[in-house]
Amino acid sequence: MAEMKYSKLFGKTRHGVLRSGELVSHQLLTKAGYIRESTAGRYFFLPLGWRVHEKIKRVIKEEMDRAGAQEMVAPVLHPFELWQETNRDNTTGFELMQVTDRSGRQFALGGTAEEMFVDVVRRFQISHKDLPFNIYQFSTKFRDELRARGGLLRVREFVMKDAYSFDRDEAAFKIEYEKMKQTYMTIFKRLGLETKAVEADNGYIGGEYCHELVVEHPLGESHYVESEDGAVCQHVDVAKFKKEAKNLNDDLLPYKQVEAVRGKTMEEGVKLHGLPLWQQLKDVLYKDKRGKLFLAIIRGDLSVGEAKLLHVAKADYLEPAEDEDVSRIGSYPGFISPVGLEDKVTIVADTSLRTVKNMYGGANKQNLDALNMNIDRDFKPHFEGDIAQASDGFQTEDGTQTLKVKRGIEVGNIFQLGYHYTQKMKDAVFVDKDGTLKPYYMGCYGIGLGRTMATIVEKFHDDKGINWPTVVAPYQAHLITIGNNEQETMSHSEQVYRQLTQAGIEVLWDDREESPGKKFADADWIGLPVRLVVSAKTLRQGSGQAGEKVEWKERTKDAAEVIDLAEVIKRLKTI
RNA sequence: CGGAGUGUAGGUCAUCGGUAGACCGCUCGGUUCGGGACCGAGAGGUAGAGAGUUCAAUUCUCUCCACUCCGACCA
Repeated sequence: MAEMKYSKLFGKTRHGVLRSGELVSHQLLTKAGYIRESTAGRYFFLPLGWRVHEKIKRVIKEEMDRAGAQEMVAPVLHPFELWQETNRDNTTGFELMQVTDRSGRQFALGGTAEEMFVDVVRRFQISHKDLPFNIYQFSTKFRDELRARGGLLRVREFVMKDAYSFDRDEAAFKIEYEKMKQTYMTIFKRLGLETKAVEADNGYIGGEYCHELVVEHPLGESHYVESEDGAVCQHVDVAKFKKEAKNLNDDLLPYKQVEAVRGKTMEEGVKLHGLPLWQQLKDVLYKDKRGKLFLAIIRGDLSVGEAKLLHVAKADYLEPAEDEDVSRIGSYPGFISPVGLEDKVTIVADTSLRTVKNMYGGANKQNLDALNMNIDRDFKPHFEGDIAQASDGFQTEDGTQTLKVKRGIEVGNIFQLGYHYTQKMKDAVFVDKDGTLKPYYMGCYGIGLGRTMATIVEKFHDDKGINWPTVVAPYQAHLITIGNNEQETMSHSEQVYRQLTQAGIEVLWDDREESPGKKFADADWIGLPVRLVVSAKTLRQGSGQAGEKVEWKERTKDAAEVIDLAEVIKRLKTI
């Protein structure tokens, strides 16, 4: 239905104060009658909110279809065996929500649907001639988030558009991946959002690389670094940077131990020895689910990035160890050293240890430090790689630019999956030209609709309320009648309303008997692109013919003008 | 899951060992009508649930539940 009387609309604006500390988008969407919270992280989308949601959906669908993808839908309850098949039934950090039916059959409430889409594909006989294809759905996803927050930004239940591509090989996939990246950029651009493709970590989804589509925002949860020219744009989890050589021209000095009465912090070490922070050896102890210990060692002025550490240590879960664990390996908190611990822990060294000589730090005993520690000579790591976290002001790998840390909201994500799923799941194969069976090379692509909606509000609002971009506005025009007590203005409004409707314009008519001030305030909150007013004033400006003159005001502008209804319709048809 | 906190009317909050109030909102009547109008009348609460202490519990204690914030975690 393209038109609506505000008096009949379910979900009115809510006046009064809301709990403080909420995000602007959450406040405005709640106050203006778009959403209502059910339980933590689960929301009702009210009629107004659902219209916006559906409009976002339409844009996504148009662009996905244009890119050759095909919409379908999979069951929400996923047979649990599928998740066991890919070993994701007990992946750490991703608690699956489960349900059991009367006969005891177990299902997972899907938080993502790679297995389901592979499963449907393998039910068909597919040849290389059928490839490539990309199938997608809009469906409710369940995430057992430890903590929902930020209104619609991080929820436990939400509609996601998830797409899955099936290709013959990596080369073919890369074309699809690039096409999806462009499609996503286009989708968000149409929605009014400027996005950046940020290289990120695949996490439990698997695969080797992925990009987050991020909208820069000071409260976003994605932290990424960007170079001045924008050529480098990486999530801090994976961001690479230059580790400049420090004192590589120094001679190797003999290892020795000295008494060191100090506290446990790095700063106290610097003070005691009078040596630079970067020459200090930083040791961070981690443990996995089974209690196996990993010692991450890195140059003192850098910090360990846990996502990178997982990759280098080939672990799938690590958490900081406790002081008891430190004692267990015969060391002392604040005085850990890799020297002599090779047999007790898995040592993971950052490549930065190659940029410095004669390092100092603890010696595994309280108040005992070691001087002139050197990699290879004094300790040998089991793994060595880049485990350092990028930080503001660091240099790009080639040393030509400075990196800046930024925050953003991740509205979409595209993943290379490769053979990650098709090798684990049997029969996920097609018949190639030479008649042999080969696994699909996959990718997957997601967009959270509610989060996108909230992000749009974050970007498009002022102190008076929301200001929807035309494409997603629930209605195009907000018609206000001033003077409900007068027969003339009411009948005039009714006619304007009818004519707009007949012209196919989506119009919300505030026909209530409320004060003008309240109607204006509500209109600003709701945030439709154009506000139309019919009143005694506009009536007087016409020649007395009903439905002739209407006041026109755009939400983003201060000026209002009184124009012919025909002109109103003409303008609304072209915005 | 660790730390902190909150649960009283539809919303925001007050009160207090003797079973509850304000403001906003809502309903009705009247007056208003170009930036959240005014007057009058009215409806609305088993004080999150359970247990305990007490002559008496919304108030004190305990347990549970829900929610918020910080952390951890996380397309």
